[in-house]
Amino acid sequence: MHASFHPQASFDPDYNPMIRKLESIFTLTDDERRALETLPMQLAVLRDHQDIVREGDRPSRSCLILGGFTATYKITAGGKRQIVAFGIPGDIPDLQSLHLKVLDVSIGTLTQCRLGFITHDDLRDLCTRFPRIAAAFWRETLIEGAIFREWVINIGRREAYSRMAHVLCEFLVRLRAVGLVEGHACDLPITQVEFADALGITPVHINRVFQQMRADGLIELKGERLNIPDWDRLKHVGEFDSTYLHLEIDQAVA
Amino acid sequence: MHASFHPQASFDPDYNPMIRKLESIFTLTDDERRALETLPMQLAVLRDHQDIVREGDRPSRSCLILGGFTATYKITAGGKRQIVAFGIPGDIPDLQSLHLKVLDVSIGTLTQCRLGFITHDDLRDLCTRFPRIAAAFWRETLIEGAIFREWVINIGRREAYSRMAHVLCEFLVRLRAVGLVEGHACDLPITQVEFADALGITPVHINRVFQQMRADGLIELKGERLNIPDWDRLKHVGEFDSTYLHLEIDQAVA
DNA sequence: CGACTCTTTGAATTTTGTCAAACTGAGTGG
DNA sequence: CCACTCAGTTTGACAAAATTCAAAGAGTCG
Repeated sequence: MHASFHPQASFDPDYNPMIRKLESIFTLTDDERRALETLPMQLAVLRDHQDIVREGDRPSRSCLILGGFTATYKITAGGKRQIVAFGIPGDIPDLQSLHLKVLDVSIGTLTQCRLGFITHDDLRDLCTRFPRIAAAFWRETLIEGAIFREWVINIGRREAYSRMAHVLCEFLVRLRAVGLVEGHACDLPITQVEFADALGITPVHINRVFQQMRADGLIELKGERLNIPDWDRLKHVGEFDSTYLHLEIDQAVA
Repeated sequence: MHASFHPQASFDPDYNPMIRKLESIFTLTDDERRALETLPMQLAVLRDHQDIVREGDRPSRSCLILGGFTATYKITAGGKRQIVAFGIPGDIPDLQSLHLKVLDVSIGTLTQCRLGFITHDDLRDLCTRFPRIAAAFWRETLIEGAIFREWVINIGRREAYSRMAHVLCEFLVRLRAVGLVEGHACDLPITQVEFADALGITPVHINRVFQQMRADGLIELKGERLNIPDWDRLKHVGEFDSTYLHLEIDQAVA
């Protein structure tokens, strides 16, 4: 079972995408499940474009994204912003701070977000008691690393057009894994300026690329709604191969 | 064999940079030390420019770099190569394969390398018995991730000149942490073509950048020997701040 | 209707890429 | 010891991709 449309998932306050994600990797024991369900979590809702944590912070907790999208970014000395990762529901974008005291990036919301803050003490305790969960968390950060590598390749070696195609493919596949894609369409609440900051290009150029992709029938983008009429062609243009996302379930469309 | 201010370190067959690295983070207990010292490790020496593992492999062991330098890379569909990381002594460039079955990158030697292969079974056993070592390994992979993020920023948002300055700074600081820098000089057994593949630029352009940097007195580069006459200026040009490397010891020169 | 953010457009400029050839220095073998 | 090779570096002229600057349009919200 994969990737179906679960609108309720986004609204049910008890729905925990972290548990769902772990279950997709291995079957939880009753003890593990109970520990996860009772894991103390401080809920918060943030407006769009708010910082969650900032470079230089020494956080004592990490945040699980329950709903909404985040961006992990850094501002260069020259004042330019580079987004290095997008966070989607189920992600813990600052899990790294569990082992690295000082945060080397900032994380902010792109849309309104429902977040669950979990203290490092509780996370450490969980990892000590349940090594399989610890391994799964470690694995998550390794996949995050694989995505960073792919971004280096994307930005370093592909021109703007296929670079954009590649992130769109990645975004769609990741969203599908958490059930946020309907058919070949999904919400895309990311502005052209934000894409520019993520792809290392100029907003002006992003716009030109989008124009071209629309003209080529590669994407249908209106407002915050994205539709992919020809997935195989988009994959081909973006040279996209989902292996690096290390999804357990082989998605028919990935 | 070059590349070392501590010749004994490179030649002593018992010298293990992994133990040294762990000791720089916390004091090992006798049990931990013994386990590390007796960790079965298959030694190998590889010529320069040999693949150690390839994309798509499903390795059952990881390799510790005892001496020499490696490059982690991927070839795009268009046949271009992007290097996403340099491996230096003390690194385990494919530690990720402990938790991610299929390798999503290739790793090859840049120079002749002395490698120590450790089976995943032995590593898993070590991690289970010594949670602090497991945490330290996890931490290493998180720092690796931080370096990837920095590369995204470097390639995405800096022009060739400061981009090069930045990698040189990073390389020097990392080398210094393992005792491979003398004063402000180190071996730099990386060709211009390889730098091009790492920085996402053309070899021709790398050359122009080097020319300019030499003319500006920013670097002294002759053969495989690099000297930095003015560290502060190089750092400034590369907008380099070593925080993301998460070194425990604050290096005077970092 | 402003006020606002986000998108779109055009023209001139800069950075970087491409291609092709020459140069350099360290081996190698006659 | 001198060609010869070979990998790596350097150069120049030209082309392409992307940036910059500046301004105009579109959509939404109070």
